[in-house]
Amino acid sequence: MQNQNNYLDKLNPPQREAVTHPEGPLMIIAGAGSGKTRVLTYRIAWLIEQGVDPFNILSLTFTNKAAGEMRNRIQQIIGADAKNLWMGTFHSIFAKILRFEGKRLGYTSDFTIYDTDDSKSLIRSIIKELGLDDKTYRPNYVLNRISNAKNALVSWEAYVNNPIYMEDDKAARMPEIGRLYKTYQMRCFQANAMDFDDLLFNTNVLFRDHLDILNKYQHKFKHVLVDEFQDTNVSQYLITKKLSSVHQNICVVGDDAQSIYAFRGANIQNILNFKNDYPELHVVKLEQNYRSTKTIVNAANSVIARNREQLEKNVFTDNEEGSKIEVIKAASDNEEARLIATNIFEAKSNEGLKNSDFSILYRTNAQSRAFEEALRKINIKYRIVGGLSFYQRKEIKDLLAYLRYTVNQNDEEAFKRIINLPKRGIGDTTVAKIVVTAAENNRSVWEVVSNISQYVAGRAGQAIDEFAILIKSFKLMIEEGKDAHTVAAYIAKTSGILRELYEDKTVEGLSRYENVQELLNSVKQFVDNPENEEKTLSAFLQTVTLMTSADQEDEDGDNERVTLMTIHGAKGLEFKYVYIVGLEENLFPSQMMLQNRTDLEEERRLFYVAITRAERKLTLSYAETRYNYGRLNYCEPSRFLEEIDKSFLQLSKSRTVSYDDTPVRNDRPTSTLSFAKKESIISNLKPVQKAVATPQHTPSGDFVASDTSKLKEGDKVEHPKFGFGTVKRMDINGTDRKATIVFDGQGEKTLLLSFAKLRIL
DNA sequence: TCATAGCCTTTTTTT
DNA sequence: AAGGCTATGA
Repeated sequence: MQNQNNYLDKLNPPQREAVTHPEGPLMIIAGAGSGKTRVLTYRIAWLIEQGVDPFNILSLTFTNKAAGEMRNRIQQIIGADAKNLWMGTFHSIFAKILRFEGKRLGYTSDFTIYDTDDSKSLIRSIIKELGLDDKTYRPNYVLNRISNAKNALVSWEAYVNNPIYMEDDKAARMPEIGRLYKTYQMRCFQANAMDFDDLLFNTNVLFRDHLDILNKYQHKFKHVLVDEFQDTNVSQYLITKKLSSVHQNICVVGDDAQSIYAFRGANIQNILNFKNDYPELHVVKLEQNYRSTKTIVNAANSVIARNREQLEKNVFTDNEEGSKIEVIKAASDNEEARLIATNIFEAKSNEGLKNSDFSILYRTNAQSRAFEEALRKINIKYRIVGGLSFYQRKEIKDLLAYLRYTVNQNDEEAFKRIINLPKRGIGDTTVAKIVVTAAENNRSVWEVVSNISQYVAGRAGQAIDEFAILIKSFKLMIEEGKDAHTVAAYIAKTSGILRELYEDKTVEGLSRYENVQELLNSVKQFVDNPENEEKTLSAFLQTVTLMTSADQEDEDGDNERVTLMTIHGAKGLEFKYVYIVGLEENLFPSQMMLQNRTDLEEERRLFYVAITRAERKLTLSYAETRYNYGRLNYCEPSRFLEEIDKSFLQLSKSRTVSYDDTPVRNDRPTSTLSFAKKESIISNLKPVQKAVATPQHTPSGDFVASDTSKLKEGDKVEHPKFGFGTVKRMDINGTDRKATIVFDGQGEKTLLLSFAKLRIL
């Protein structure tokens, strides 16, 4: 026991001040690399040492993995008690509370959590059912609008009664969004399902309308700690505020300069205005960076200095100067990948570094492909964090839908997914009939399905009856108290999913089969894990849906890999060498941001986050041409390269020249373009704003894009598929330019110019 | 009525 | 590159 406070010696004065702040509201402004996680960990350990019961501490983190790691570290200091801490993401903690208390709101404890795909699919069907045009009402947009409303705690009732929202929607020519919101909400409720936003929204409702419950948790949580506070939204903020209002022990940790989730409703004002809500607030600033070289810290500061809204702080470091930031200019996206792969290879052998010392960070998941190929070619092992995750694969979602439906027969999205899978001759028409029958008889869909003989006769009835029997047999297993793995394995086998995949002998089919086995394995692990108290299917499904991309464990435990991920995914991590790639206008900063926002502050913060991941060496790169949705675009270097203080940069000398990744094949007529000629084509490329296509024949004979902005009536063109033709008419429709072209022998076609592969003759 | 092939559109980041 | 939608065939 006499050693217990040793860890405090490792801290600098502000860190120690934060760790040992006794009571009352505390805000820790933690600059990048300032030891934030350490402070948070030690603070919790310190509180426990002061006699606070772990049961009474609520600590909200950004990913479940971060929570797990923190719990481990605390465990090393204070021992096994650490497992009693309430620690997790907002979504997982409050999902847990809603499972206990959801009855008050009319949900059972088995409620389903809809992921984004489920939500989108439901919105899509509602749009159709209400007879609206899904080109006007784009599901993504509608969902976003609803999500923003929920995150701001605006219920559908409040939404439709608010003239401002109504006017906005009318102005946007989507007056029915309120109705969509209402219908969506009712349907989720009927399905006994909550989407991600509902988990927070409903927690707020629970605490607002059921004071006894609020009271219970307010007294339970004597200390509330919130990590990554800059990324909380209004809904999350209010929850923490309410929970801590009795004891007033709220500790928030964050960095306004790293707020990068506004698109998801994160409200930077939470951190900027925190003081207003807590006049007694104690503020500690952690400004010394222990992670990066002076060059990196100063370059990052030079980027963020352009932002207006921020809390005053001065991030500095005592570390060495370090090498300059290398800037690589590549001719194409593939070349960018090759240059960086080579760069990593050389750094590894020259500096004696490991794969895990490197990370490649990009703005969009789609950019990973080129790097995967380039790394594979030179045998460097890598891992990809995020992207199309395991749990988003079709075969996995299919089996999960079976599991979900077995747990909750009101789950509409799961029902739609599995009713005809594997194919059992139940088509849309039959499903529609069931839904109508249910509505007419005032029954739930499941009641109709499970007693189908009373409603539908004949062959269709037969198929549905078999389906119902199947589901009933699954339900029976759950009622008998079988564990999640036993049930899941039985379902995989009996439903026919496994058999169908097994019979598919293609490479794809094989990997799908393995994926399903993999899922069953993870159910097994879940059941075997002594830390999980509940081993039911329902408990398993919950952890799966709320799993964050950072949570997925590295397969085969081989951690000697280069990490590839989006900048968002890199939050909280650090690497000796970091490559920030794709620094092109419209990509980073993203086109969407350029269109929708008047300022680029969030993109700039994202750049800041990326830069500050690097410990020793930072490399920036951009490509002059890039394939996007299968079309070649010419790119302009990102304004971020202009904005960063030039004195920290150094243009890479090692520029190789190659036009395209596709090697020129010798068995074809070789290109007449000399290397010098290619070089001059590349350097004379003009940047264009949008994807504009004009084909030329490349050495490999493919059509590539170039400029159709000058296309006019009467022009002769060539299309890879329709052949030769003449432009009959040009139309401009909003931002789209269309050309009506009469093709020789193919008749008239209207093509959208931003997509067409056209060559002007 | 259902299944399939091919056409058309999409366009960031994530709990 | 992928998923939704439509037209076509069984």
